[in-house]
Amino acid sequence: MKISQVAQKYGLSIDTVRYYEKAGLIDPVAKNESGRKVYQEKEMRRINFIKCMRQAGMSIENIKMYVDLFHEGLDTIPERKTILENQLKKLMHQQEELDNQIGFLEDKIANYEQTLVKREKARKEIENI
Amino acid sequence: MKISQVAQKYGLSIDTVRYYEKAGLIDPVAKNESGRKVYQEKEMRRINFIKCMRQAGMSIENIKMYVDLFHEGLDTIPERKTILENQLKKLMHQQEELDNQIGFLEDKIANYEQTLVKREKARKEIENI
DNA sequence: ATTTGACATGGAGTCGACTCCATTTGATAA
DNA sequence: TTATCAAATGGAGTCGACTCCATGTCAAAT
Repeated sequence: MKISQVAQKYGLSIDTVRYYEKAGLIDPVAKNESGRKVYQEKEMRRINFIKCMRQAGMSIENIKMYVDLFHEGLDTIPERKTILENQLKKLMHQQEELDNQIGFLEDKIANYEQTLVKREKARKEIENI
Repeated sequence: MKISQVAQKYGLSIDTVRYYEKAGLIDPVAKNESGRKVYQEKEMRRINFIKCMRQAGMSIENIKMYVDLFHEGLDTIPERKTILENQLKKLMHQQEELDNQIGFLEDKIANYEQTLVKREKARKEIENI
């Protein structure tokens, strides 16, 4: 597959795909006779993984660490697991904060609701004079 | 109150407080004879509001819009409410995504767990030869 | 009298994750 | 054959929200 197709398939820009390679998240991609990169199954799976991790809020730096550990073989599984667990902790913390923030906004909106109702009532009373 | 105290009180840096004024989120703060800014009740409440909104993930730009509407008086209450409602929608969407991401990571971690258990079992079997 | 410290101001720098640009090259369509 | 395209590369630019820096001022401490 060529880069434009890969980008299309994973909903990334061509630049982003190249950027991931520059950043060392994807191993150097082999090229055909005319110098164009040809993405194989292996690269595709890697890109899919990166995409998932990015969606899970993991930084490029952390994905890089993870990928580097992956290269070192099976013995690094515990370390890789730790990276994932830390990310999970981060997300769960974010979830708590999000809940608070949602509560805060709901209150504030309810407050405005009240104010609007009161203003409307006041307006009607004036009309009734 | 002077700026250092305000920053302290709200857990912001002095630079951040100044930045909020530069950005128009706080009205120009009056100064004493020697040219130092003196923060009054009004500014404090505004800073507290900004802090809450930032925590609720609202952008500086949107807070600015909100503040500008506030200056225009009570008639803008519906518009202000809309801004809050949009922010709420955004947060609720983030919440959904976060839930998915957490599920994804949990699965991936469980997977590793499995792998580790299997490897351990295999190791023990070898020992038993 | 001078050093120290808090503050003011305008503008530059930072960070992460892209995104864009200029230039070059090879392949294909007209 | 020449124009058009897709792609490669290195490096610059972008964005938001700060954060830092140089310089200057004023007041209190030494």
